[in-house]
Amino acid sequence: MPRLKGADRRTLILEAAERTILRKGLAAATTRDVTSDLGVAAGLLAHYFSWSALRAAAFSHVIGADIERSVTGRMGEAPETVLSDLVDGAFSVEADALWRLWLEATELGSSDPALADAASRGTDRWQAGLSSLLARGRAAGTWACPSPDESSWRIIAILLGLAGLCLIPGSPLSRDAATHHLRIAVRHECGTSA
Amino acid sequence: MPRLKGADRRTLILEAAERTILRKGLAAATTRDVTSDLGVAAGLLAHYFSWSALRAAAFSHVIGADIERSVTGRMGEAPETVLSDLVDGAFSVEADALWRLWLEATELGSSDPALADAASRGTDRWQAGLSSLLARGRAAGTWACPSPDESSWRIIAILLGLAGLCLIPGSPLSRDAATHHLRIAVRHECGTSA
DNA sequence: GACTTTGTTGAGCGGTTGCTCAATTGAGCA
DNA sequence: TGCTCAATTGAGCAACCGCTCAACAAAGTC
Repeated sequence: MPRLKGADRRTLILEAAERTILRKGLAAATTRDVTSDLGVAAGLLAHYFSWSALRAAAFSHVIGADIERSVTGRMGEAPETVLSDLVDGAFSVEADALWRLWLEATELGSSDPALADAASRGTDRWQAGLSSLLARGRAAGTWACPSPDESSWRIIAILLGLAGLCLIPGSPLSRDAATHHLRIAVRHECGTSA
Repeated sequence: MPRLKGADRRTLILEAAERTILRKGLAAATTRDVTSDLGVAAGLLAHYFSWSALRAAAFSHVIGADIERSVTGRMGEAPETVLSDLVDGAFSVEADALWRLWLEATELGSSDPALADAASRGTDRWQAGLSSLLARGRAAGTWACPSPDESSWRIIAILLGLAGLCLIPGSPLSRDAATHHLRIAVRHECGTSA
């Protein structure tokens, strides 16, 4: 309810949208969820954003922050440490919401161009980060990995695939099993270690 | 509009539902889509099915038929032929609708127990079929493959993951690239060939 | 042919959604 | 203090959804 300058209100709404999609998912989240999170009238959101644009921006921001936290922002650390942490935390409970966003963005992207664009750009950033991580490890002699650019695509694919299998209620694949499979796939791509 | 015995009407509705979800996807399909496909009043559907149950049954039937067509029903053929066809056709245009169903079932499963159950059972059938295919190939000496049961999970995961990447409009990954990555992943799992 | 049974109709209910817009509020300024 | 105008409100619109239900129509039975 406090009165704010336009730009500040925009960022507050964006942050509320990020919380909302993390809690309810991209498909189930509504404009009213966001405004009630802020304690603000329903009409205010449409004054600053279209729902389609806001939702895509929130998705982009959330996954961008996660890529930064887990890969891009750790360029100074040993590649094997970064990759190992990535594998260990991939299917933790806290990661569920993020995987859900990825899967939903893929699906909703077919009817929401803004979301499709955000998913496409996010994937590119992710792949680029992972690829340079693998290249660093190869350069350091930590592991073989003839083609970091290709390996990163396969690792992303198996991450997304295993995550989807884990997200099915009454899941046919446990988190531990998924982590195990991911570790082996990564070993296939990196030659040794991980 | 012709008058039918209950059981016949049920199968007609189920078939129409299958066509509908293949055309529009699980999330976008509506009960009215199905009844108008049959040229029948909207109220008739609810007389035979709940939408949740019908949608899950249609999904289960569609993917069951595909697993039968591509794996389970080809138990008499050479394992390498079956696997090779699987890889070649995985990301064809015709397969798009099926992959979309898998991804949507995963997502909608979190709010639709019937769909979650169908996805879970479908995954199990798929994994069992693929696992026995790999086991047959190993027994025939076609390829190494120390653990068909584990390899089948990883192949399914990378199939789902690559399919999701291909489905994003303005896709960051082309069909050919996806097929290439799948082929290499399968080679990793099977040792030689494929 | 009268009567029951059952498949079928379609208007409409109750609920949800993103978004509109006239009215209201309050901060900034003369 | 009074004026201005952007920020905010919230009832409500239009569209969509699955599903209900009283009414109708066609077999089946005697």
